[in-house]
Parts: sequence; C-alpha cells; structure tokens
Amino acid sequence: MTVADTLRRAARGLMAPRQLRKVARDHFGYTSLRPNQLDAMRAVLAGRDALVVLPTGAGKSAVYQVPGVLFPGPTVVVSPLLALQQDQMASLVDRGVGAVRISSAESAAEQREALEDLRSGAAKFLFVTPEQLADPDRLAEIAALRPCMVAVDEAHCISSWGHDFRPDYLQLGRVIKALNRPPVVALTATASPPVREDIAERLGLVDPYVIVAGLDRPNLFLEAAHCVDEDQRWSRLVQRLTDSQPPGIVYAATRKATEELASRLTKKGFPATAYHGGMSASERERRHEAFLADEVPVMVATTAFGMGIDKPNIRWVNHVTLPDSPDAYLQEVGRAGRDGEPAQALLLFRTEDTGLRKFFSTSTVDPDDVERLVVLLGAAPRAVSRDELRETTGLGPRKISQLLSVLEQVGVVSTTSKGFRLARYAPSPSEAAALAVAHMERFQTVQRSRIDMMRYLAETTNCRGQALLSYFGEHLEERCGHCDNCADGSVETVAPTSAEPYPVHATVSHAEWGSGMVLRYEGDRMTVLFDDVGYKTLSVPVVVEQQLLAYIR
DNA sequence: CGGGGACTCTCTATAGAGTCCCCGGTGCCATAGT
Repeated sequence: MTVADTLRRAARGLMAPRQLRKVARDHFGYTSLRPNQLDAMRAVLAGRDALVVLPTGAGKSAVYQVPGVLFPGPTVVVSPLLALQQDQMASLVDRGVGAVRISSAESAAEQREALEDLRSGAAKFLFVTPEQLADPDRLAEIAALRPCMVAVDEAHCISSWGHDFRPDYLQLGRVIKALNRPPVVALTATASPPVREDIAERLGLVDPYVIVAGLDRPNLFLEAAHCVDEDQRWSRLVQRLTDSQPPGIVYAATRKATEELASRLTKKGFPATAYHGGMSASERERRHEAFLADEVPVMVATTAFGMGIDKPNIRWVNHVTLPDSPDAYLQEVGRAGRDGEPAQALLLFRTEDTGLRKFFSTSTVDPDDVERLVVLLGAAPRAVSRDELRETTGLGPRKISQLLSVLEQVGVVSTTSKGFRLARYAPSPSEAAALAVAHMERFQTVQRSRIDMMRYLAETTNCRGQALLSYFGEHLEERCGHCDNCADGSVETVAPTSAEPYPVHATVSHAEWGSGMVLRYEGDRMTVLFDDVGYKTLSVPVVVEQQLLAYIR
C-alpha cells in the first residue's frame, strides 16, 4: 500500500470533527479548538499542506499532533532548539504519546533505539533539527520510515535564520521531497506576508490551508518612547520597574549590555538576572528554570531568550534597544500577558540603535568565493558532496551551505541525492558571482526595510496597534485602544485620510520597485510592501500626481 | 552602522580635542582532550 493510499484511508474514517475533538481531548488535553483548527487538521489528514500562524498557547501544536496520532506512520517534527525539543517531547511522553528525538545529545545506541521505536509504532513523533536532516545518511534512514507528515515548528526560522545563520533551514524543501513528500504543516506565532511567502516557497507548500489569527492582543498595552541618551533610557527603565509588578523581561542588544544592566538593576533594588547565548547550556537552563519558577523577577536578555518561553504571568516586556523588525517585536512583546491579564510592552529606543541592527543585517557573499565554487563544480565529472566541497575550497561548513543555497536560488546549482552540480545552461563563474551578490543585496534591502518599519512603528504618533497589524497584512478598522497614542488622544489629532487611490491589499506596480501590496494609509502617507525592495512609505499626493503606481488588481 | 575606549598631539597640560580601531546576535554540530 502506498503512502497516498494510507492517507486516503485515514482521511475517510477519521475526519469527523467529533472524532478529532475526542482525540485532541483524550490524548493532549485540548478542551477547546477553534473551527479553523479542526478544518486545518482535516485538510492535513486529507493530504493537504497547512500554514498555521497562531500565538503560543493557542493550541497551535494540536494541528499536527492530532493528525499525527491518527496517521498510521510516524510524523517528523522539525524544531530549531534542542531545549525546545526536550520540552515538546516530554509533554507528549507525559500524555502517553510515544515521541523520540535524534540529535547530537543522543548516543548511537539511543539513536538506533529511537529508529526502532518509530519502526515498530511505539513512537509516533520524531523530533529533529534541520542540521540532522542535512546529513544524507540520516535523511535516508528517516525516509525509510515512510513518514506520513512533516511538521515544521517555529517556521519563521526559515526566513530569519535560513539565509545566513542556519542555512540548512533553506534545504528543508529538498528534504521534504526526499521524505516522499508527505503533507507538511508549518507553524509559527508571527509571520508577516513576505515571511509567509518565504516559508511557503522554501518548503514547497502546495495550496496550503492557512490559519492566521490572534495577532491583536487587547490586554497588551503598547508604548514607545524616544530617548536622547543612555541616561534618559536608564531613568525611564527604572521608573517603569518602580511602577510595574514582576515578573518581566528587559530585552537588550548585546551580551555585555545584559550583564551590566542586570547588575546595575540589582544594585538599584530590582533583583535581575542576565541571559544570553554566550552562557553555557547548563547555566542558561538554570536561569530559564528559575524564571519559570518565579524566582527571577527581572530577566535581562538578548534575543536568545525567546522561543520556548511559555510562562503565562509575565507582566511586562521592556526593550532598551530597537528590535530588528516588527516581526521580532511582536514575538518578544507577545510573551507578556498570556494569562489574559493586563500586561505592558514598553519600547525605549534611541535613533543610534538602528546602526547595530543594520550591522547585524549585513550578510554578504564574497564574489571570489562564489567563482571558485562554480569553477570547481564545473570541472567536476559528477555531483560533489558538501563535505568534498568544504575540503577542496577550505571554506567553513556554514559558508559553503550559504553559498550553495544562494547559487541554487539563482539557478546556478542544482541538488541531487548524490550532491551538488552545476545546473544545465549555468552562466559563467563571474556571471554566477554577480547573480549571487545581487541576490544577497536584494535580501539585505528587504531586511533593512523591516528595520525602517520598526523605527516607524516606534516613532508614530498614530495608533500603534493598527500600524503593527497592517504590517502583518491585517486591517484593523477601529483604532486599537490599547496603545499610548490611543490613550493620550494624540491619534485623533491626525487629519483623516482624504483620498485612498487604491484599496488596502490591492496589488500595485512601481516602475523601479516592481509589484507590491498596499498595506495602509495614514494621513497623507501610504505604506506599500514591494516584493523586491520590501516596505516603502510614500506620499499619497505625490503618488497620485506623478502616477507612481499602476493598479494591477 | 556607530559607540566607545585607547591613544596621540599640542604654543608641554592637575587638559581637551582629534583620530584610530575594535566590537557587536541568534545554535546546531563535531572534535579534542580529561
């Protein structure tokens, strides 16, 4: 029986909503499911892909867990952090659902045992990192288990990490094909339209069932204040901590800043603990656990303190740096007030903060490296593995992966099960290098436009809730009523929009920037998200007068 | 990209201004050595 037959049989008998609710309740303890979650499960059981954008704690995981126990074969769950996998696995095992992991933390014997449990059906879920799946032998082993579904958790990592930091994320599309292309469920708590598109494209999702909900958080009060120097930022932070109940999180830009701020706050009478990626795994775990147990009133952290924090009673999140995008901002402030009680998000920013963000978003490729790689591939009589390329070029594994994925995206390199080779009709090495550089520049332009949007969000005197949601392609008719600008009445002083030449969400085209989507109007400004250059804010009168945009649909 | 520390220079300083240079996030994994 083929996988497709199995899926069809599974779908016929097991798709009734009552049946799904029962499984969700009995196996996982979900007492309430939204209708769209049930629809997503049914879609997946029928063999369709799904893209789920829901806040943490809204039962996002149910969309893959319930079909996972109903499918006859195992489900591969791709998850970015070992610590996160540990928690996810433990919570399944606690509920009597078989789950195993294969990672660098398991011995060879444990790995063999995990595979055996999956083969025998004792385990239904396999947790892995993208790096594990990048190993051809490992991939073959897992493909042989004939998985019925692939779930990609924290799928925004594809977009935020895949392009430079963890390039194996960009290989997931190929990996899924190699796993006999079962249905794919991508899950994340935040994904703006370009991120969603990136996820769908990289994973090769086909007509996915999409759920987007819960982006607006009415119990979360949004505030932002510009600070002229560090002294002012410090005094506003102290003021805030004096007025707020713990526990809370302070997000700082650098490791050094977290340690200095934590000790300074502690001296000031606010016991604070630092957290960043430079600490040992055990130290990080200890501090994380202490925070969860309410033993740490104030956590001062870099962005390393993020995924996997599921604590309901966080009362506030304060930024003492500008986040690198509204996507990151929403993820970070969204950790406050999950219990539904009032919570505060305060952004204390300096104009200088953008410098560091721009530096972090600088990821380039060296044209010489690209040329060398292309020459090498052109001379090879057969497909070459990544390890061979690494040895011959002397480039690091991350660099090699990044270069290969860029070259693959610009159509210079193609991937086979045996390795990498030049695509048919590949351009010359120097042309390939130019294509690769242009590709990275385009990526960087979009990244920087997201920094611009974050800065705009910080500086706006209009409704922040509306601005934030419009960035995610959602349209909030009324002002949000839970931001500083709504509260102090400054929103109403802005003149109403006089004319909106194109409807919100219309597709338009610009001579130089290409096609884009209208996101919002604010006074006489409009924001458009362009496919190639990212977010742009334009003057409506100028757009109208000079006919800058053509209406497509 | 931009802050900040170290350093240099000057109408020889218990000083101030200018210049240079370094530094900066996110995590898999593998490997070497106890």
